[in-house]
Parts: sequence; structure tokens; C-alpha cells
Amino acid sequence: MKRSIPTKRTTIYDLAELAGTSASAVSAVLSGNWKKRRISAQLAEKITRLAEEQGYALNMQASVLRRERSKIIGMIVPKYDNRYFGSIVEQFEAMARERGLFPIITCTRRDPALEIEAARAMLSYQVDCLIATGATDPDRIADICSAAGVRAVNLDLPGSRVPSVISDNFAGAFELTRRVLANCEREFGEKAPLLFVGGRGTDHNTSERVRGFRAAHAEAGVAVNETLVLTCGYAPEKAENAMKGIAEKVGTLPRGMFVNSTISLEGVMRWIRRSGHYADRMPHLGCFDWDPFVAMLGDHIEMVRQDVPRMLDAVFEIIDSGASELKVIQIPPIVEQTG
Amino acid sequence: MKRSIPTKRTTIYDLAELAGTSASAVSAVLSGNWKKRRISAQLAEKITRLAEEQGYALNMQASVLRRERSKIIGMIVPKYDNRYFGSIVEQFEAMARERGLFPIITCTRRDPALEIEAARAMLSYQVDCLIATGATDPDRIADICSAAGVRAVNLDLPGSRVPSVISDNFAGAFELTRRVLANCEREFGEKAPLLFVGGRGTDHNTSERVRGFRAAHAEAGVAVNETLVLTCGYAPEKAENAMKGIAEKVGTLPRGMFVNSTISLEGVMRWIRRSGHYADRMPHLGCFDWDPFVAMLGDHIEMVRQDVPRMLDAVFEIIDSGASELKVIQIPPIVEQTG
DNA sequence: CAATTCTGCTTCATCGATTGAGCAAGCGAG
DNA sequence: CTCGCTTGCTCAATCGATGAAGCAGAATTG
Repeated sequence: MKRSIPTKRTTIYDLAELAGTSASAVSAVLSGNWKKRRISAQLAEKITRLAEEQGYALNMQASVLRRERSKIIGMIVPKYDNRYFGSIVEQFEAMARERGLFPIITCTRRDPALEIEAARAMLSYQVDCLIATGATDPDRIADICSAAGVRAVNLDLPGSRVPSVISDNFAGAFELTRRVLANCEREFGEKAPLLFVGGRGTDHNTSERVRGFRAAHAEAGVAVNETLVLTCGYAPEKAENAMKGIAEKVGTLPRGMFVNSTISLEGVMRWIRRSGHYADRMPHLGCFDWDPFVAMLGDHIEMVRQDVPRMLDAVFEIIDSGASELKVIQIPPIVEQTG
Repeated sequence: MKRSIPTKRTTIYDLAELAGTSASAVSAVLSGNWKKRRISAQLAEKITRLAEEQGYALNMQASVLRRERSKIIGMIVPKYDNRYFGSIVEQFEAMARERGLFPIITCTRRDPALEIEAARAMLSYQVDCLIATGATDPDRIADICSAAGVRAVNLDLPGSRVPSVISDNFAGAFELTRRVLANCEREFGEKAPLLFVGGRGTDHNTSERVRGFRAAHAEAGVAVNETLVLTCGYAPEKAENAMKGIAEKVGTLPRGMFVNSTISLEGVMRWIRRSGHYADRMPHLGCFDWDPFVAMLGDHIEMVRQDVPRMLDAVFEIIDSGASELKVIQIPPIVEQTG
């Protein structure tokens, strides 16, 4: 069965010939609207059978070219290396398919240039709609889409040009900080400012989380120590280096920390283990993100899990309803039970 | 700038009109082969500038429809919820892009029907090549591809119809088992058979790993306890239930276990914590897979990490070279340093 | 029985890019 | 001045699917 010449694919014209009918009848039958086009059930069945037999497969490029809407939906996503983005992508695909849409996804590794390139590529493939997840510059992407007449939605990080769906970062961070402060006070009997590590100071999420972090300190009557706010980026190495730096700078390290993602936590934990600080007793941690194995690391870690199902429901509601009013929908994250 | 009527996209015909030339010249210029088509540098520059100004974007559907090859490459992947598949997808995308290919990926959630559907969808989109990662029935997919004259490669799980790239599961499992046996003997002074949990008994990887597991037992002079070989599926719940079941069945639980993926480990760890067995002392674990937080769970866990970069190098070598000889390339996994 | 409606198709233009074939102008050689 | 070659383009067919418009023949209506 090995053919060196690539098998010519069956087209509707081939089927038309075999069925002794026209390509247009074949198209009508196979696209399911043969009733509308008044094709007899008999012919419909014959064509369907032949298509089956010949292993006919629609050429989507031709179909999309001709049609008004492509039914292709694009998503760009920063990384695949954590449960948060992993579940976003997995559920996005499933929900797209449920709606008869074909999802295409591109991972941009937080590279702004790649984000733009990926968005352009998706437009070239005629996506009907583009979801920019955690994009560095969502407005730039929205502009590109708008120029092409394509709808866009921001997810995870908000923009100002198209609707956005994000976590309620302030509320999540506030609650998380509160818990870590309480845990510290309970175990060490002292009210002391926490350390904040991870994320980019310039991104909306991080600044909202810092705001929640401050608010919780204020509520507890603790003054935030500004040198302990380390928005050094998300990557593990960056968090690790930030910890190294701060350890050299301050005399005593705080007994509680707010870590701005599991990715940053990876670096923080590495540093805690390697440096030998906290060898006596682990600090209380709060992680703005969830991972099942982090949950097993011990009861000194609190987590908030972003509510991916609800976030995607909101995204698809915007898409399905065709709404384009400029709003930011904030989904409360879930505070995980420790242990 | 809000236009309710979707902006008509600029085409080569629009540019041709603006430049006072023909669509064919525009196409030649923008596709980069204007030298071949003997277009003057002057006109080329004019067209390029106009395209820029007008925000022209190629319509890939039209382009692909006309061209011989689509330069689209497809991958199907079971899940996004672990680092292994996450890094496969991330690197696959990057390597595809490097080669000027457009990657499209579908997550099939280990659903055989969805695998087939996804493969068909990709063929409809005219992929030049399809990579079936961890597919339940790789040969079925290969057949579908072959009928359409499309190349296919299996990754992670081997098939018999097209080339495959997989981990050396036997060697990895052998070494992993060996280490766990040694750890048990060192700590507990007893040579006892380990428990094997996770994976599907019918899949190649699991059976090879069980073979490695057996071989290591044989080498150590330990008889495998057949009731302790639990190939119950990958999902955490399945592993958890299997553990529950076995705990009720046997008197004393083994002090060492081989866990067939981080996903299964999730369930195993949950059970260990909830059941209260092993409250005195954690069992020695070996996990066929890697995760940074699992590595932090303690020094009682050994891991082997599948060598994703080398696996994908092998995949793309097959693709780039156009080789289609039926072979299974086994890539040795990496034994992680504990701690 | 003629007029109208309905049924079951076919014809043809179209979507946007690509490419082989061809054509006119310019230029140098003879 | 003519032949042949090069340069710099244009023309038109093509990829496969879609759907508006149209056209015979059968069935129904007044």
C-alpha cells in the first residue's frame, strides 16, 4: 500500500462523476443542507455512501476560502509548563469543539515579538476570533485584530480595547496574604511583614496582587517592607536570584512569603533548599496558583487556584453572544483547603 | 474606529489596483520570488510599501489551496496536565516554527474516538504531516493518514505502520526499579518485591516498563509479587482506587513502589496521605516521569525524566529527511539526581 | 386544458493566491 | 533595418467548495 506518488485526494468533483451528478449536489449533500437545496433522499444517500467508500475528506482550505466565517478560533498562550495554562488550553479546546469551532493555539513563551507574529499568523489563517491569554501587550493584538475585522478577547491579563476575563487578583491576593499573615502570627507569635516574590511589576495582575498584599498588611496593622517586594519576573531562575539577592541584603529573612505563581515558587523552593536558610523551620508560604504536588509539599503552603472553568465560561459567553462592550470580568479565584 | 461591518480585508487585487499593476505581480513580490518572476526592484519596493501601508495579510486558505504543500504540521497529544506533554508541545511548536511550518495541536484527552476525529480534522486542514503523540491506536491514525497521502510519525507510543520515537522504557524502568530496590534494602534491610502502579497493561510503554521492573527484580534475586502489579490506568483517581483496593487485599504493604507517571503519582500520594498507611515512614518511590515539585517532595522519590529534546530531534529528523522506513527509535530517559 | 407551483437537479461565478504561458518594448548584433 | 534575446510585466487557468440563479419536467390548481 506504499505509494510514492502522494495519493490524489478525492474531491467533490470525483464523487460527482462517480455518482453521475454535479459537484454542487455533492457539496449540498455533504455539507448537510441537502434538504434546503432540494436534493432527493435517494441521491443524498448514494452520495453519502460513495463519500464513505472513497474516504472523502472535505478540503477545509477551499471551504473556508469560500465561506463567510471560517469557524476557526485562535488562542495564544504564554507557556504550557504549569497547570493553570494547561487547563486553560485543554478546556478551551473542548469548549471550542463543542461549538463546532476548530481551535488553533500558539505558545508564545512570553515573547512579545512572537505574540505579534502568532497573532498575524492566525489572522492569515482567517480565524473568526482570537483569544489573547496572558499577553504582554493585549492592546497591540486587539488593534491588529480590529484592523482585520476579527473579534478578540483577553484572558488572564486585561486590555483596554476588547473585553477581558481575568481573576479577581486583588481579592485573591488579599485573602491569601491574610492567611499567611495569620499562619505566621499563630506559629511564630509575631506580626511581621511578608515578602512578595515573582511576577512583573508592570503587569496588571502583579500590581493588583501587590495591592491585595498591601491591603491585607494594612488590615493586620503591619507595615509593608518595601525592600521585600520583589517583582522580578516569573521564571524560576529569576525568583531564585531575587531570593539570593535579598538574603544578602537583609539581616533576618521574613517568616512568611507571597509567591506570585507556581513557576516562581519552583525557584523559591529551590533556593530555600539549597541555601540552607529556614533549615530550622519552613516559612509560611502563599502561592497565587495551584499545583497538586505543591499542595503535598506541606501544610505551610496556602494556595489560591484560579477558576479556569468559570473564566472560560465567561470568555465563551462573550464570544457566543457577540458582545463587544468593553468590560473586564473578574472571576474570584478559589482558596484551596490546605493539607 | 469601531466598524460594525467587518472590515473587508485587503487582497492582492486591491494592492494591484493601488499600485497600478497586476495581482500576479503583487503575488510574486509578496511571496518573495520576484527575482524569479523578473519583477523590477522598483515595482517590488512600491508593492511592499503599499502592502505595509494597507496592512495586507496573506490569506493562507487561498494560498494553501493553490499550493502543493500546506506547510501545516499537526500533532495530537493526550493531555496538557503534566510537564512531559507540556514540554513536548512547547518544543514541537518552536521547532515547527523554526522550519517555517505552522503547527496545529489537538488535545484528545486519551479518548480514542476523539483521536480519530482530530486526525481527520487535521487532514481536512491539509496538514503535510501528522505526529501522533501517545495515541491509543497509532496504526489507525497512520492508516487514515496514508489514505490521504500524508506522512505520519508516532511519538511516545509506537505503532507498526509509520516510524516511531519513544523512550527506552525498558532501560529506564530497569534502572528506576533497581534504585528503588536498593533504597529499600538500604533503609529497611530487606529485599522485598515492589508494587507497580499506573498505566494501561495493554500499552507498549507500560508493558515495557513492567518488563524492566521484572528484570530488575530478577537481577536482585527478588520474586515479583503478581498481585502487586496494578496497571489500572493513568488517572489519579484510578491509581488512588487501585491503592485502596490493594491495601484491603494484602496484609502488609510493600515499602517500595514503581509509579508509572506523575499523573498516577498524584493519586498514589493522595492515598498515602489520606489512608494513614505509611504514617510511620514513607515508602521509597520511583516515578517514571519528572516534575519539579515532585522532586521536592522528599528524597524518598526517584525519577526518570523522558528526554524530550532528543525525542523531538529524532521526530524532526525523520520529517526533515523524508525517511519513512519503519523503525522505532528509542531515546534513553534521564535518571534524575535525587534531592 | 392552460397556468402555476413544486421538485430535483445543473450551471456558473466566486473566494484569493499561484504560476505557466505569452506578449510588448528595448537593445545589441549582424 | 531586421532578427533574436532579454526585461518586465499581464493573462488566464487553477486549486476545491459553495450557493444564487436558472431550467426542465412533474404535479397541482382554477
